[in-house]
Amino acid sequence: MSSSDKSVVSRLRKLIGEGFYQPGERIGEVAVAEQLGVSRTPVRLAFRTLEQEGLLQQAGKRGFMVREFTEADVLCAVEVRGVLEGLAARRLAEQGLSQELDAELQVWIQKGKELLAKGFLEERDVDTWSELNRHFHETIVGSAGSPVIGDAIARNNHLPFAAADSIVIDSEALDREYRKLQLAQTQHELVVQALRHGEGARAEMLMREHAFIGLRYGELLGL
Amino acid sequence: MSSSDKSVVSRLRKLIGEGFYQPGERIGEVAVAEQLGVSRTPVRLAFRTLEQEGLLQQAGKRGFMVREFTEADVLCAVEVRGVLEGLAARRLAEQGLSQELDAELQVWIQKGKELLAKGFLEERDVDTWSELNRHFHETIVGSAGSPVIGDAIARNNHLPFAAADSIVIDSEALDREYRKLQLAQTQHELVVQALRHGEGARAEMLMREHAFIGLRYGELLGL
DNA sequence: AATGTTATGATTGGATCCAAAGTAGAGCTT
DNA sequence: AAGCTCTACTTTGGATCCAATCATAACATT
Repeated sequence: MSSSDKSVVSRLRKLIGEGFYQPGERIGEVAVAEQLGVSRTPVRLAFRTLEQEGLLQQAGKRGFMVREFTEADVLCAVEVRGVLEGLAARRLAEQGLSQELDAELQVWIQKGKELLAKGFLEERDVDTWSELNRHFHETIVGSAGSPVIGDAIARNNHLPFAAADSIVIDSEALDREYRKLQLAQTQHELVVQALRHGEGARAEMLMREHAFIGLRYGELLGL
Repeated sequence: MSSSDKSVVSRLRKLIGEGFYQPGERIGEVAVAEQLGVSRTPVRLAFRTLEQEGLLQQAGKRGFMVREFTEADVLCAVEVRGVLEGLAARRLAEQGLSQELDAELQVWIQKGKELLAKGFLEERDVDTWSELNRHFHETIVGSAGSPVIGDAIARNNHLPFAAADSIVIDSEALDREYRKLQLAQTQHELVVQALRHGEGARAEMLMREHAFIGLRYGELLGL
């Protein structure tokens, strides 16, 4: 897999995400090849990858179409990530938190604390949070004893809106987002607490609930 | 994706599963193409699919290698299936079991009862069980309200030994397998009971535990 | 002798060509 | 006029060709 080849996959993923190709729309190899300025070969390879990722699905006997996602699908994808990250957290709690891991998690907790300490949110804080949030989640999932859980989550995250760092969107209402991140930070801290004490079931449930933060908490915190 | 093309993927998957290509071994396009009697093009496409499935992984900068799986990976894959099927069962319990679904599940329960009624196991019963077991699981997962969970399970099942129907192996010790299936049948019945009563948490936990049946129950039942 | 550099060989990625399968449209038959 | 069939065109799948990249080995230089 070359870099240019990867770029075809990600560029196509981006186009689909942006709605350039409408859900349900039949998508032809030649059209995409011309659009991206490459030959059919890398496009065909990319179609395979995107089919496995779930963004494309076979259209009848012939070719592919953009898969459409319902509200229920998005909710479900978030729940899937929740149970998988919950599984990772539980396993981690059961196997015991090592000194180094504890320290590493503490780093991201601390960064989160610092970010929120000033009492409000700036535009550029969003990226900072997204970064530390990603590290926090990756640290837990990557320490669960096998790459299998991480792989399953990675595949699930290919679905739009399923990834953990697709929380913050609304940079208009930064005060609302601030409260959301405050809650997320608390949840992170609780998870670490549970992990430290070997409380597997609690860690699992906290992590599950944490997955919903980008989904249902808007109404709750939105006054 | 043509039929011949699918066949390259599945034939290659079979060869890897059988150990024809050793884990960790570098796997070349030309070698596979000659082995299967096709050109490099379908092989390259198949490599993409198998990479996404997790059976192949990139070997350095160039080409692919057969991924190796540890004991921990197998255990983890089974747990992943457990939590995902558990999620499906819980959602199903929460949304309520429809009349038709109840009837359909009852069919597979009944077939299981009939299979085990005679008090022992024959060689050909293994396939029958495998079939009804697959239907039972697919019915639950397919009714969870979104194909997303099923997709995640399907991708996970590509890993060797993770699939639900890889329970029965030992056709030498059919008496031992009989008791295992008896337990599996009971678990199926308990799951349906929980689903009927809308007991989401119970259904989830039963389904989770059920995933382990091919893994840890051998020692328990093996005297 | 060891290390760095260059050259050659192996292997993958991209483009194009050809064949096969499918779809749509037009014309014919009933 | 409706339905069926045949044909032509579109699109995908497989094979092959060419270019680019990586690895290995040999040779030269310090």
